[in-house]
Amino acid sequence: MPTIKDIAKAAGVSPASVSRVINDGPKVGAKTREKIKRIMREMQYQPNANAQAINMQNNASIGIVLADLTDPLFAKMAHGIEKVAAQKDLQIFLNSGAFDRASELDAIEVLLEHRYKALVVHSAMIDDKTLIDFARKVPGLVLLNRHIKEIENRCIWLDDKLGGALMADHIVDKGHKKIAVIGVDGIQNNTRLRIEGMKAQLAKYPVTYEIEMLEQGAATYEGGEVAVQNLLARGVEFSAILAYNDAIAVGAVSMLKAHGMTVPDDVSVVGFNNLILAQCMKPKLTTIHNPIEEMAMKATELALSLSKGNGDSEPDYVMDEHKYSPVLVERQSVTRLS
Amino acid sequence: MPTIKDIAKAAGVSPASVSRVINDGPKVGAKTREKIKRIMREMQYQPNANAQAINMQNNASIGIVLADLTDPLFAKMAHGIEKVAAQKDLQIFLNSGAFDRASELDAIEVLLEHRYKALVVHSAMIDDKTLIDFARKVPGLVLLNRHIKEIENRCIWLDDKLGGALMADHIVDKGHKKIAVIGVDGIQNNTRLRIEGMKAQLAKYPVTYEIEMLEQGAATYEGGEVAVQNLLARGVEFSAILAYNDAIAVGAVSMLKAHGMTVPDDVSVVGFNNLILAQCMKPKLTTIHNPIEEMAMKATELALSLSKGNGDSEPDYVMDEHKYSPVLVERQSVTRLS
DNA sequence: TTGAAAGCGCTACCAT
DNA sequence: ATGGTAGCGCTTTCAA
Repeated sequence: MPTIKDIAKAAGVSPASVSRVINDGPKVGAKTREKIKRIMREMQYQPNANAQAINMQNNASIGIVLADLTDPLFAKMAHGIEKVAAQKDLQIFLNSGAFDRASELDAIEVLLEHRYKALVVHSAMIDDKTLIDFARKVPGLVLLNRHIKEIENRCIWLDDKLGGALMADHIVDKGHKKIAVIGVDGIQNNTRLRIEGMKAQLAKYPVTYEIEMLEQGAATYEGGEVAVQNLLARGVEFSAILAYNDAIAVGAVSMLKAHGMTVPDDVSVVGFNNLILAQCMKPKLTTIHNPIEEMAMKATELALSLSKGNGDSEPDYVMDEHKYSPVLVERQSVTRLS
Repeated sequence: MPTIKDIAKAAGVSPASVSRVINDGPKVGAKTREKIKRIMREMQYQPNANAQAINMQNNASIGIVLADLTDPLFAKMAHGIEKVAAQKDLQIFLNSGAFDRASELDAIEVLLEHRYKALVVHSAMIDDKTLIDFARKVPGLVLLNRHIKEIENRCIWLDDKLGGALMADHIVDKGHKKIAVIGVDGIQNNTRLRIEGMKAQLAKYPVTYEIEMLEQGAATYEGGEVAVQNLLARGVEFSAILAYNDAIAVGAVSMLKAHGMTVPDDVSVVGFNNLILAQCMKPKLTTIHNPIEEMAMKATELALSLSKGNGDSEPDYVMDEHKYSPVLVERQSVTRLS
């Protein structure tokens, strides 16, 4: 693998000139430039990005940490990030963290060791404090899909309370009074926030509502099945289910059918995220749209612009640009109760 | 950001000793080692991976190129690669190529410039010749989900002909004679291979079958809808649809319903890949299981072991370990014709 | 066990 | 417009 010196020698010029050509720098004569270019091509020269990085004291690409790639929601994040990277002609380096704390930490560390300056991290398992430390240390680090009060100017997150309120409002509008919620636990407590939002919203109505909370581990199709199974086993009464995400909702629908109940006639179901799955379902799923792709794009832009600064002064910010709002998408899985 | 020199100075030792500690090398006294470690911690030392890489002449992590992250099938690849990386305690760097030739090429180049030695690339848009050149130049490069004859010992692929045969066999077993195929075009021609497989299989039966091929761009839910729309508009007769993937199959089912036909009573549908989607569907989708995750794991191991060698001699290989077989998964979307 | 010093491939400053 | 060269942060002989 030829180095800059080899090229220089072969072209009869100095390494400095070759470097200039590589970086499209000025101060190189036209013929010299052409000659060097030709030789580089002939010798299949490939710059060593590591050597470049060590000199430039930084790494221009964008570093990304994603908690899990197999979740389509997260895949959407990756896509959003890619979009702005492509448009700015930057590369992204993605390090995924298999959904456990240690590997998420590892992923961040490795990116830092490679001196990536702009970092978009979607962490599901790392605690607030650790992330705050990271954020303070690394000016170009932005947290995606997470809200930490102390560094909220470095976060891009979804308004989960509003999401909960939206769900509650819709279901109450339709005349439901007995509501079951399928959530998931996790460090982020999205579920708790959504339930807060629901309760706050419900409190505005004159009637009393029963919210039956069912914690449940997996945010998956199977998780939805199990949750409904449990609800039924416990003899809980409900006419509507508010699910943590679309996959759970679909699993719930399936298990309800298995028990001879149809959706929405016997039970109404609302999902969350509005993934493609929600549209494919029968019945089409009423759900809450999650603008995660926009959020990812915003986070990337933020990380990029923050990484340019020196990190001395935290930038001003308007919360509205950091907190994104979910939107209700009404389809066919909720019925009106007479 | 402290360097190795800063640590050395603070600890009153030479940079060499610090380096030894960093790399868990021998020849360092116990107390010296402890002291250096303490200082590193105190000063929050973080090794510069770029500097390390430039010395070691290589990059230990695994480089990955994926054509598209938003397709769940590809997300599964990423997951498989991750699994073996984690188990070997290696990092992965993923560069995704937005499904166009230029950015796929770019992704590979960048990884090479960073001197990654083990490369798993899933390219959908780059031509054979270019990939062959890459493979010859980079000993640790492995092609995932692609078969190029000239370098098949460097490829991990699915037996598409067998996939087609499986589909055909099943549908014929069930008494169908008029078959519509929804494919997608692309550089890889999976579709063509599958159709070859179908025809070869069909030829073994005494009856004549009609295969109606419908090319179609998008391998998505919407693509499936459009394809069925077109089939119907063209007045094609069919009792079964063989789809390129599960998403298309689901879209097809939806559009059939929209035209008042039910699956499987009026039309049978077979998908491909066996993603979670196939199980969530009503009716549950009969499909072809694609062992992509195993394939990804295998590809990663191969890349890793190849990158260890000097590249002088192409390793022996047994084709069976490179060509993976799809498997029919019978569910509820195919009916028996009387 | 430790340290001095020569690179790794490249950039950028200072001369020419 | 060009070349010489001193680093960038680290690893790795080779001596001590």
